[in-house]
Amino acid sequence: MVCLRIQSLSTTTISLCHHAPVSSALNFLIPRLQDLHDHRSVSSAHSRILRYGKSSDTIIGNHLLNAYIRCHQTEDAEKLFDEMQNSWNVVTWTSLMVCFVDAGREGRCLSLFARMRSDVIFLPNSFSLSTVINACALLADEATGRGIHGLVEILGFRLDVVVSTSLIHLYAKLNRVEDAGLVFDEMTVRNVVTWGSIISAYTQNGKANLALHLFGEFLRLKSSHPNHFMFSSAVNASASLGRLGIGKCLHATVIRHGHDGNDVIAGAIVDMYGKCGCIEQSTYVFQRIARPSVIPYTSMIVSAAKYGQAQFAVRIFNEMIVNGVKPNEVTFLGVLHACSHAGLVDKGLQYLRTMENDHGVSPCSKHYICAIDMLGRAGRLEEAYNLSKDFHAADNDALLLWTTLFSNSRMHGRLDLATEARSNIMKLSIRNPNDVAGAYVILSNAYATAGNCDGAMGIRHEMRRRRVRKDPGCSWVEIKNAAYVFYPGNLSPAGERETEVLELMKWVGSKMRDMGYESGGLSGLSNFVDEEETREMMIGMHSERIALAFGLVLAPNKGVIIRVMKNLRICLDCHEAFKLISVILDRTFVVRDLNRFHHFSHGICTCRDYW
DNA sequence: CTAGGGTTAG
Repeated sequence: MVCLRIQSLSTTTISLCHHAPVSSALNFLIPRLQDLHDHRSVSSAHSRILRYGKSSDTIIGNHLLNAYIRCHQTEDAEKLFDEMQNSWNVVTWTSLMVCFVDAGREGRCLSLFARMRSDVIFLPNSFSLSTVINACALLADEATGRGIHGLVEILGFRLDVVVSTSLIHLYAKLNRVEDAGLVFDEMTVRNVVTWGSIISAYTQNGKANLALHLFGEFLRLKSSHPNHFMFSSAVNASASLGRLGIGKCLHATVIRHGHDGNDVIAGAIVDMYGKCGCIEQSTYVFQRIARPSVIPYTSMIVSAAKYGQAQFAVRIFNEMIVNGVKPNEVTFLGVLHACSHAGLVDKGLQYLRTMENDHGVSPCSKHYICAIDMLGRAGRLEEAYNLSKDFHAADNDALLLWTTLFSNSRMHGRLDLATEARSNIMKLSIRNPNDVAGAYVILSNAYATAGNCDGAMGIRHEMRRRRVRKDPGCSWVEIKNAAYVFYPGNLSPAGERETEVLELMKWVGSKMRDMGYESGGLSGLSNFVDEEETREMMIGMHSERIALAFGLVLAPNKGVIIRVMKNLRICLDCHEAFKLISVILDRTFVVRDLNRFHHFSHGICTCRDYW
């Protein structure tokens, strides 16, 4: 590497500028610099520039700097940057900031920006601002990010589309989706990237409904066509809502716009069909991806797992290994879930034990908890407890671990182990007041099903005292491209069809009783949320049942598969009821709960009652 | 000469 001596060269360069042959050689060199993509040719261009004595020229130096950055030569870039001290401008600084972000050293990007503000007092331009905002987003550094936002306002860059779009992205990554929305609302000029950013911001922060609403608004503007980024986010939104109608419509639009060859979109569509309960469609799209990356493979494995198709999941996993695609930690969670849902306990344990040596993915607490749940549900509780000693679970993970062990011990009548787990949960919930809602609900359910009303009331009182809130249980059903959300014991979303729905429920209820079904006889309280809700649940008004009944009223045609989505797990009682209803009415329906799919037909469910 | 969106789990 040639060493630069800028100071000694700078006085002689002026005379060289008027030297015709040298000048034309440089005119030839500058556009070339932009095309250089390998280290060797950049170095040789660098030495030629030195020979011409042009190294103190800011623009040429910046070209050279960016040529090094393009080749990921961070060290050379840093060295050149230092040597350019006398010819720095804001572009030089911004270029090195970008270099650090590309190299995954976002912290150094931030310190460089701070130095630029304090040492050399260059005013940042829109490029420096969007770069540093991007660094904050990657680091999820809220304090610095908000400071930069202030600077954007002070320096008058609020109207810059790229800067404001970066801010939307920043707030999305900070899970401050309201702030992202505020930035979006205040923008006067928006482009496709802006719309794509706000749509993914809402999708990634649990506001998929809003995301889809904005996608529709963008389409109505007809200012430009949605691109593959937007489609990926929109498909993702329909997936998380389980809105098959919208998802299908998006799939068709993706094909019409010629984006079906994009692997990221295809991966999102595989996931969407999987989450909407259409494993066949999911497989169809997956098999048409030429060279699937780890993400579509993982989506396919997870879809199969949720559908209880463990053999299929394992086949896809083997296929991906044969094709040289490296699985990641999510892939293994999918494989373990597949084994767990199908009761393939030993196969699952084998994956847990070999994943590190054979595939270089070390198991984390999520994998252990999944395996422990697998053992526990199969009744192998001693092994489950032993496995729990093999890793160190902290905070939230520890709570999840003991909650899993508690419900499994209780399910298999092991009160001794349940008591131990329970006391651990109580200890942990005192130390970690956040995220204890799930544990409280499980404890309360345990008391309620055991008929211990005082115990259940005590837990509920404790929840109120500590202001622990739990998302209300609800179910929704999509009929003719409209979604209807139902809460327990409330038929009003059915509107004018309310009476018909109630009549159907009563009629089906009497038929079920003729077949020997007793409402609440199994576990009518398992989805307990609050007192009011519990009362309604006791008379068999779980939200999934209302949603199903409403779906049956609105879509009486036997060929229509009713798809019910639920934000909690389906309870045993409803599971039994749905099997009977599929016989009584000779219908097929699919329930997506928190964990997996249940496909009811002819009195049986695809989960074979093991979930 | 320098800048901004997307997909898998929980």
